[in-house]
Amino acid sequence: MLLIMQATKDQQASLTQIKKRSDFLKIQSKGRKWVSHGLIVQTAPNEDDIKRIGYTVSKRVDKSAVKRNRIKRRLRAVAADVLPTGAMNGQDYILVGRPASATRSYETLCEDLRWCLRKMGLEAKTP
RNA sequence: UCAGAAGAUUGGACGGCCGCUUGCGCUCUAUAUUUAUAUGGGGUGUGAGAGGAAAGUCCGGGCUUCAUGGAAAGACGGUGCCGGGCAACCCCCGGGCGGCGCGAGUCGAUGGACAGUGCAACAGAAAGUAUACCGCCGAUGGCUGUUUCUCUCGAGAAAGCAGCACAGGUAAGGAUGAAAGGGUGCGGUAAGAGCGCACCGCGUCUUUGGUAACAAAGAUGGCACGGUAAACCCCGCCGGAAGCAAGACCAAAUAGGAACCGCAUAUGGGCAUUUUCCGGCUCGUGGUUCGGGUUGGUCGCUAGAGCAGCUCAGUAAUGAGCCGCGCAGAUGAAUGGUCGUCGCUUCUUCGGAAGUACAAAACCCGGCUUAUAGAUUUUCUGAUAUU
RNA sequence: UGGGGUAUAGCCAAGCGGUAAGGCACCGGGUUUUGAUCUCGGUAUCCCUGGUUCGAAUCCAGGUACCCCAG
Repeated sequence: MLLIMQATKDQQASLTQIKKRSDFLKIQSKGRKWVSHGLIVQTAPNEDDIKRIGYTVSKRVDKSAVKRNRIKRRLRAVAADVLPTGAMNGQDYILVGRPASATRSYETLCEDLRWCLRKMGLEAKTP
């Protein structure tokens, strides 16, 4: 158990964040999208052999800044648990929040993300 | 006990696992060299890490830039009872006046309507220098008739009565309306009327109390002076504009341009907005076409009109003094994710179940406004019961 | 983050203190054998809550929703 945690932490270092608005727009227009109850995943391949990740929670999801921040933090926790071991390298991932992201239980939210990745054929085989 | 009024405080607690930002210490590593420091990247230990409204962005300041200092007037915008507080304020405290409430209290953009202009639909006789109309009266004058008297029997004169509504008097009444040019009562009159009187209201003057707003008392006038300024406006006071994505620095890259035309060439032009005056700075300027650039980092960035306690002054807002504290600084944006136990509230079939507010810093302060589950607490008012 | 704007019937909208115009759509009646056309009528919490005023869609204050601009 402890070894797995250690590996996870090393993998998380390879996750870099998408920060520029132009990158978000490029991925949204050229990439692929899969929708689940808890969240939406948008992906596009990149040149380097790393995983990049971004989060989008717009004002349309919820008016309250408190609830939007909570959704964003939950997505960040889910991504930190699932993506390092469960997704392929060389891809950009954007997680888009939905109203249900705040109320859905943590386990089902993780399952939603894995289901989206599996449907798009980007699931990495866990060793 | 019930029903209220005005404040004040607080805004769940503990633990396991996994994380984030940042200050400091230790340590590893890369680069630069003045071989011990600087900068960058990691590891580890330890400390700190959302609010009463952080919100709305409605006011007032600090700070920064606009090269730029002062004075006057105008425009535009804001503000408006009096006194005090504050760095300042559309803020706060106390008081006056008016509305509401049995009361504790509460609400009020609360200067000026003899500086001027405007507005009041519909209804109503009339909506503002009141009186045209209906109505009432017709005392007085006029006309007509009648009675009495005189008489030259034609008529005349005087007084009384009746009528007409011609001159005129009047504003009590006239269904309205938010508002009708003082109100109620008595007298008075031809009918009436502040025409007279009493009380109330209003204006003016004086005195007293109060720093003042204003209040009270007395005298006097005889009603003259209606409403609306969150209509224009007048008067007093205040205000240059834009905002930390302000702005400063570093690195990289690019450019320090070209052509044509017009004006001006220093007694001139420009320097934010309307004009003028004084002072200061700067030197070519305007248009069209072609060409080039529009990234990253650091600082600004948190010690400030700061917070807590005590004493003194003050009705209070607040001020003064003493003592203590060190308290977020992110930038696709940290301050958490998840699991468990316990509080609190409601429901309960007594096993439990559901809920646990509003709302998250973004340069920083002082206010205002709006949202807010619940909990604790102080003072006061009214009603009922008991003593 | 800062700056600015709009809200009137299902839709497009006029109105600037005194009865909420108009068009399209919808509903009902008439005309027609029936339908279209035509014709008559109906349909409004003036975004919400207070205030000023005799009276507010309009003036003032606070709030809500939506939209635009700078970068």
